[in-house]
Amino acid sequence: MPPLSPLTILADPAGQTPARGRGLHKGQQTKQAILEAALALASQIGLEGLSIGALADVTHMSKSGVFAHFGSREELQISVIREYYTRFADEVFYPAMQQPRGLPRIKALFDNWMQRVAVEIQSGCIFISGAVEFDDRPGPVRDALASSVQAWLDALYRAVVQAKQEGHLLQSADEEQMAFEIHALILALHYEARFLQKPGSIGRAHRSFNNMLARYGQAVPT
Amino acid sequence: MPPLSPLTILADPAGQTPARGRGLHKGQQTKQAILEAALALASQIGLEGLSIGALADVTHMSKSGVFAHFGSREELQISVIREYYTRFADEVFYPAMQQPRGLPRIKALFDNWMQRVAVEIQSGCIFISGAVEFDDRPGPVRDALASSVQAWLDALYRAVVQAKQEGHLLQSADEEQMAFEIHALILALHYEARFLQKPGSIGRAHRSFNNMLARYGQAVPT
DNA sequence: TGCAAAATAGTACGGTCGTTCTATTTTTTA
DNA sequence: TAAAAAATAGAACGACCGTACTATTTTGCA
Repeated sequence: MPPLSPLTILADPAGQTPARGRGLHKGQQTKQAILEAALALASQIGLEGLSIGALADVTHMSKSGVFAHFGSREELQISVIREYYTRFADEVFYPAMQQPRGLPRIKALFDNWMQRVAVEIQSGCIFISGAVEFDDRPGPVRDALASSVQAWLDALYRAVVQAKQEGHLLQSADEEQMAFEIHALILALHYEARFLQKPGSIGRAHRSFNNMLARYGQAVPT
Repeated sequence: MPPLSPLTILADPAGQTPARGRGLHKGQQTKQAILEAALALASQIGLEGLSIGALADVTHMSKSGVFAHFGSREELQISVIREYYTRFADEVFYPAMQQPRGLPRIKALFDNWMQRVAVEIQSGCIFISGAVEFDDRPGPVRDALASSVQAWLDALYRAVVQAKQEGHLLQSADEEQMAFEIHALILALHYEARFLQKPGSIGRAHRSFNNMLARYGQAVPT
């Protein structure tokens, strides 16, 4: 499934042994449906706000019925993170890998990211809300969250490094700095648009990004 | 108390009538002590995580004793926001107002802000965690939070506008853009340092800011 | 110093939470 | 189609939550 480059950090233990190798049980379907609902719920009210009772209501199941699929709330939260991560990679990362190395790929990464964030202004972003919720709460949930985000930021950083190698960036360009600033733009966009509901935020973020390319980039602005 | 420029948006209704004009009752003292503990607690676990029971434990009081001072959890949360806002203004905004208009004041605002964030990498920031918690939860708490943040961002924006008026910035400099990018740096610093625990984040943010000044600023970089 | 008022404690209620245990239903397989 | 296994439901638990109500203690003023 992953066409290029490894963005697969998180293993899905359940996926390895699909019901002892026989056919895929009916339970796997409902588990996926629950996960879908959980993802939507967690995006809105956060991973901490995600409750099994609310999830049971939405999916028209009993609390214990939902619970049985995960064994614990923590495992549910981790499953949600995995699901979010997968979709994020499929939507933002892998499509951009189709673009040639260098500036085109960076642009694609940012554009895809922006497109997703534009939606998340309404729905919410688990990588951002989760970061705040698990700031200082060590444990497997925080680990899953942090390693997911880090894997994505590493991929972004690699793209910047490659762009410099391709000669698309100035010799003086600092790759870490540039990756940091791209991340910063996304965070500020999310904050100002979703929380402060400030209009024009998307355009502002795009403008900053273009200015940044002009600043870091070699003459040819494609 | 506020020496310069109005950053006072939030009124403190209790402060207006200090116990019907007579002396200040003993209860006001303990209320302030509770607020202090609440501020520390909310910074760490968030405004939503702030519980009256936990607060009672910390302050060695009964739940009802704590409760009586605020009348509701919501009012407690709003009081915490007011307290945080006041301290933020006293620590970041007002000292910077001592600097002359233009670049020096912008630098002071950013430096003070950075200094505070450097501490908040450990303790947490209510303006950031609260934004995530009250994203899509309308009500008085969200309003208090949003107006506080907006008042501060407006002050930052005014400083940028003044800097351009003073001729410290390029004619082509976009004030909104610059303010947006400053905010972005702070958010990214908080995210990468507090959640991802990435070393060197403070230096990275400072470097980005200096680059930004060189980009927007008129020749003389002071 | 005594009395009213303010401050604090104690208790209880209804609600939600995650989780456990047991029953029942549905699905899969032999 | 019958037996085995998996999936789901139901009820109950202990814990914590915010809040209301009622004592009790402490404070401040005449």
